[in-house]
Amino acid sequence: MAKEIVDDQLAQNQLVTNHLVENPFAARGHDHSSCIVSALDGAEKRCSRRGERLTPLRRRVLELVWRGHRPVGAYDLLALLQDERGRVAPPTIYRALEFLCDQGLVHRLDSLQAFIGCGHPGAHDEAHHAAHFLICQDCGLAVEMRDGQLDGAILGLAARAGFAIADETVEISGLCADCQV
Amino acid sequence: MAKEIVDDQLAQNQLVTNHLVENPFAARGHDHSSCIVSALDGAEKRCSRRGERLTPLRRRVLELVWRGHRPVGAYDLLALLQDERGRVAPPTIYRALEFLCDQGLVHRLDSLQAFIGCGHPGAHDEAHHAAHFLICQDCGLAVEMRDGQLDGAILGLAARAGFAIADETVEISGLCADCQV
DNA sequence: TATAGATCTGTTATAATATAACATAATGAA
DNA sequence: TTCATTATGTTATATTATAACAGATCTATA
Ligand SMILES: [Zn+2]
Ligand SMILES: [Zn+2]
Ligand SMILES: [Zn+2]
Ligand SMILES: [Zn+2]
Repeated sequence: MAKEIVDDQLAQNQLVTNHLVENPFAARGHDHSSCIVSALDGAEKRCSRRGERLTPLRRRVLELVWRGHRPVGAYDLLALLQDERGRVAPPTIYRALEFLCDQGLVHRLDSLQAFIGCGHPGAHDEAHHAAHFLICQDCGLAVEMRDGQLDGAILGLAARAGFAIADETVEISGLCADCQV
Repeated sequence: MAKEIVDDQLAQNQLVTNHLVENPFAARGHDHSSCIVSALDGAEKRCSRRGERLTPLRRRVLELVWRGHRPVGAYDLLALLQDERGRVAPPTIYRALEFLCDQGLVHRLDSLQAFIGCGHPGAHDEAHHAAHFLICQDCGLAVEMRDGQLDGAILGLAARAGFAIADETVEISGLCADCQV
């Protein structure tokens, strides 16, 4: 990836889904700027409530992550940041991403080695709502799911194995409804 | 990682679990050599049935992957192969791993960027049994689960979203029963 | 407000994982 | 055997991520 994907991200904002909707694949053409605003707004509140500092750099990286509902690579973000600030080194972006992930504002998609804004921070604070994704291999959209049956199945099998869950990576890739022949 | 983990792998074979057992975390102290034998044996059969060539290199890489029930990094495998063959370059190991993954004999754990032998090749040929793992962050054992409820939950949520599944990454990390205080 | 400790950011270098591209060798079918 | 295909060797490089340390900024409290 690199420049093409960055450019692609530029174009996606208005064709994309709303994170407030249960199935974003079904909600194209939404006003994505409201997604960004509410994500940044929520992030401010969440950080201040937790006594953490959403510095201008971190805020800007979060904003860049939220340019669309597609996962973004760390080096794509780096390129975007370099466009506005000149030389920026990898640790700058990785530290910001680490902070944002720690705060539950961003998730890393291990299957793509890429990052995406959390569709519902705060939900992860509750009993057991880990981040579970559907990822379209054609249009690239990634949707964070909340599914009680899935949560229950995972809790159940862990319980039967006596296993204490710390982290969950659940990433289902395939074709979204719109991208199937 | 690197040398330490390679050495660690050397020691693990006799403390490890049997992939024929439903919950391998509960079956330590098994005779791991039988795991290796049956994995290689099954691989030969599977490849010949599919008209694929399990060459000496591929077979040896599979054997190295099966040294234990812990995920192994590509560069750890490379080091092991170099010990026996002198200079070996990364593409050698990556090509063998790609073949083994394509044949369903090995899985890549995205959350660890590491590889592990498939506990039940053939099961993935059936209707819908993707590879789902429990991974202990303390002892490092990774266990491939088969859970109908989990399969069902994933199929159900995909169906409701009209999503056509191509790949599943399901890796649950935490502490196995033996490693909890 | 001054100052010290803590946290954040900048900077350089490098580690760890993975692939592209092309040359040579082994295999298998005709 | 001969040719086409597949597998392996080899060199170089891409991609993702972190270590280590210096300098700047913020915060608390004297
Ligand atoms: Zn989330
Ligand atoms: Zn799609
Ligand atoms: Zn498997
Ligand atoms: Zn354990």
